[in-house]
Amino acid sequence: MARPKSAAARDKMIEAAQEIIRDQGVDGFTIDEVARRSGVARTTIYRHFGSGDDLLLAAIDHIVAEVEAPDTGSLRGDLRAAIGSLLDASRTPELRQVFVSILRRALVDDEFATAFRAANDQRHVALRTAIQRGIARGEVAPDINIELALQFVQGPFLVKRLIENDDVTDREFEALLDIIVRALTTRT
Amino acid sequence: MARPKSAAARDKMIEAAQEIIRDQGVDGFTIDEVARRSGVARTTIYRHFGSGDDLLLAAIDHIVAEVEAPDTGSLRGDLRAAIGSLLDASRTPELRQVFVSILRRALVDDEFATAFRAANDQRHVALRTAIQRGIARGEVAPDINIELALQFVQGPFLVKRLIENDDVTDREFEALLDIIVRALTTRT
Amino acid sequence: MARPKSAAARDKMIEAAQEIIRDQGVDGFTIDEVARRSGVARTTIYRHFGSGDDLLLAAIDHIVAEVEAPDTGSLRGDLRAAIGSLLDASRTPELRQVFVSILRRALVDDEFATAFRAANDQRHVALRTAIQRGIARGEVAPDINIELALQFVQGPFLVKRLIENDDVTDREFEALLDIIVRALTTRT
Amino acid sequence: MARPKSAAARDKMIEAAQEIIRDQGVDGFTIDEVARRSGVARTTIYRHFGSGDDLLLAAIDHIVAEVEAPDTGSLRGDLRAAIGSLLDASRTPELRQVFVSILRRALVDDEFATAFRAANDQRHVALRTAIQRGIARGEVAPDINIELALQFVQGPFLVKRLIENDDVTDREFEALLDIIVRALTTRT
DNA sequence: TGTTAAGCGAGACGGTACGTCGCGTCTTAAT
DNA sequence: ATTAAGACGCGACGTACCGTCTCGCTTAACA
Repeated sequence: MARPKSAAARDKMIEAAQEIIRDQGVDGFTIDEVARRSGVARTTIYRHFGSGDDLLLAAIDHIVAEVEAPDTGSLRGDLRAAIGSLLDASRTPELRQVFVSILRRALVDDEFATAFRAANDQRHVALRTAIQRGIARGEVAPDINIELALQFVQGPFLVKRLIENDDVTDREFEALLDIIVRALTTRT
Repeated sequence: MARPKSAAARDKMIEAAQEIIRDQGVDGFTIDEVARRSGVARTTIYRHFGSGDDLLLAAIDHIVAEVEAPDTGSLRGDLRAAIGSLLDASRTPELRQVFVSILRRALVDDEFATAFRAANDQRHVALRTAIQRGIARGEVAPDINIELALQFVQGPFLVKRLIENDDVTDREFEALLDIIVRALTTRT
Repeated sequence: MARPKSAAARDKMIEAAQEIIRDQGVDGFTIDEVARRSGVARTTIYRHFGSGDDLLLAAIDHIVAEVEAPDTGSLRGDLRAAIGSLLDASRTPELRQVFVSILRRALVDDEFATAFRAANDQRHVALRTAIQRGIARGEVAPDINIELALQFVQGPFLVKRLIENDDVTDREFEALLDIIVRALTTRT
Repeated sequence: MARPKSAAARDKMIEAAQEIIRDQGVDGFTIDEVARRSGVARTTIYRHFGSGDDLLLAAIDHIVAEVEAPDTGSLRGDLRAAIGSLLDASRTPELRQVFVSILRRALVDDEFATAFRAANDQRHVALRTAIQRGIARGEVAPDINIELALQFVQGPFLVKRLIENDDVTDREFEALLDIIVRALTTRT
């Protein structure tokens, strides 16, 4: 019996949010600034997103490129494609900042943690698929603990890229792939 | 020729800063709050530390936990000790928050980046030692890339503990150790 | 289209401002103090009045005392009434301070100058009337320069009261009236 | 048995004070600014002058030109010389500001009031002399109340110059002199 | 096809924190 | 003992955002 929330307004906010992050980094990301740039009223932002962080989360959900998961015929090829896609995304400094900002919030707020987890899971679908294909092909042992494997696969890149804030060169990429594939395919 | 900056004041500030971080997390860390708790005037804080960040850095420098590196006779044992020590520290929610907060700043601010890197290096001494002992014992190939190895060793725990914000159970710990040790000791 | 500025808040500010001036003089007048006493947020004060001075002006506008101008039948009687009324007002130390404070600002700030002039004009209406009645009665020459006359009438009291910060006794009052009336009524 | 206060330092302060008033007006006059410009330590300023206002007072005492009191042979001539000299001094906007600033302080602080009164008395010596010469010449009645006369003489100029912040033109000057001389020389 | 509840822009409001300036007091070392 | 230098506690300044609130105006869904 009433008026629904305007999708136009929502889009304008998200667009402005992305623009701000691109221009000024996460630190410049402010409810006031989003309102200013988007022309949307501050109240409306709060109506759509409970907090600035929620908007931030929504904004990057639209940014994060789809992670490709083509079937290359081998575990190594599939992992290279999936991880490479994630690495590409990680090369934008702003994205790294946003990722950590969200992470920070997720450590405090449970609801936020859930959303963050979901977003991550989505981003890791390709990795999961790669491992499952590996199992199907017989490259990987069928009794492998997939969660563990995922941690093992992502870990080194996370350390290099986020903690050390260093890019991963092609050589390093291949070297890491070597170790990962070997570890996943070695029978006990 | 003038009055020297009071070490007492400095100590009070840093103590208060650490107390705040412990109690309310890094988000509660505020020049005003430090002034309130320490009884030191806000202006004095600015006189000692040009900005709140500098004080934060100073406060954190004193927090860095010691990591033990006993020689247990085996690579696995040494890694278990070193990583276990890090995991223990990671169990305090405040510490996780501080870690991410600093990480966030490190992505933007060079000074923070340097401090963060230094703190991490210090925390990883035990890991380095464990791997080097492994090489000495002949468990690990002498031509191993230690930086790569470190990324592999830390990675999975970082993912579990920080990204997924899940504790690492003993079972998981041992399972991850399995994979890591196997990866480190497998000859090409 | 937006929420109107709260008249209640405005009133509370002005009331508090006047209270402060009364209690502590103009020197105690501070945005912070107004905020404290009125319970209105500091930011709101800035929203209503761009600066503390504007608030001060607004507060003072309401303070200006009424000056009586009864027709006593003679120039001397009229002047006695009008000046007496001003002298009465001048007996409050706070008012003297406010007067000088405003005067000080008026020398620097045009807005203050205008407000000060307006307040003075209003205060001098009774004097003007007295002189004009004198002209009508034939006591004062019709070609008199009223501005000059006003300066003569006010001057001595201003010197005594403000510069020398001495009260004007009844004897002195009458003596000065003697001189003034003589000066005004003497034909060339 | 100790070192006397350095007259050099005192001079530097006063010089700096005058410079500041000239450059930035009384509002820019600050202990810190005087210290900065003069190179004198803040502490030293407080040792020489209890407060900034005291320094201000000292500074203008050096600025105010000597008021000339030549014997022109007539009351009118003497008054013209004495008042003209004061009017000349009053033409510097900064001096008017300083005068009012000091006046403001004198309304609050008794010690200050005394100093202010003394400074004024000194400035009015020429006026007193003029009137006394008038008495000696027989132009003015010998039983005149000199204090009252002084108030009467100064008053109009004070109103015009300070309150109305208007210059006194030569025409007005002469017109005012007319009235004053007439009033002083008229026998009851 | 009105009615009407919700959405919306605008911006006021009470807050908290910021970083800066000036104050008056103090503590040094140097003269 | 005086000085230059500057630390110290303090209080005020004006600004930026925050999250909540009050306004009128607009608009879509229901009666």
